[in-house]
Amino acid sequence: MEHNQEFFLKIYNLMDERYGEQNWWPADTAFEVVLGAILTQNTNWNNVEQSIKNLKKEIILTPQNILNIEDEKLKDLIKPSGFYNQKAERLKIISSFIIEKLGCDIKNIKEYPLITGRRMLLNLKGVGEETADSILLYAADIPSFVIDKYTMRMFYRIGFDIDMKYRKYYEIFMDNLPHDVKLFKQYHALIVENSKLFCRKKAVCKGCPLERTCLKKY
DNA sequence: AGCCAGGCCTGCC
DNA sequence: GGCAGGCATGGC
Repeated sequence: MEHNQEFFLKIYNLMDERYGEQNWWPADTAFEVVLGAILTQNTNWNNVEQSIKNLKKEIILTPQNILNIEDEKLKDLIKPSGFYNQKAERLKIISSFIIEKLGCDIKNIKEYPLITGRRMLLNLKGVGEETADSILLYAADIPSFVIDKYTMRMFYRIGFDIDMKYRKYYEIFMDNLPHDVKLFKQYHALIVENSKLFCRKKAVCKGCPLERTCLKKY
């Protein structure tokens, strides 16, 4: 299907006017964004909040403090967000990465070109494309567009091919939008907001700002 | 009561 | 390189 910058900005404006400023990502620090990005993998944000609250009650959220927690203790604290065995390991892996390669601050990943920083994150066990892009965008303020299941479902309904994968979506969004951090943050947040209301699997699109084009089943 | 949630890894092919 | 199966809790 035909797509250009005007197309993507039009959809952005429709949602932006309807839903307003979303102020993503909800977190006090950049490192808290990193933790949330791991914890929210295939998990409701509500559960993540519970885990973060548990962690905050126990420690100040720094990479070193995460590393210092006993494994079993860490698993226990993040239990509400599920998959706690693998997520505990992933939190430790990315924490030591931040300490060893980034001088304890995820924002220092800015010193690398986007492609390089992105690859460094992707090389970590437990960090896939969406998690990497979420961290780059929302923790480090680097314009790397975040794709997720909602994005693909919504734009499939608008007319994109069913077999398009993350990488293809990523390329299209990166190629057809100005690389602006604020725009990228708000765009992804708006997609999630709209999808929660209108584009769940079995939902009908009536009332969706994209109603006229969003007619397909997923 | 099942389905879903802001995915990713492994082990096959 | 693509895909099924596993990972686990909590909300509706």
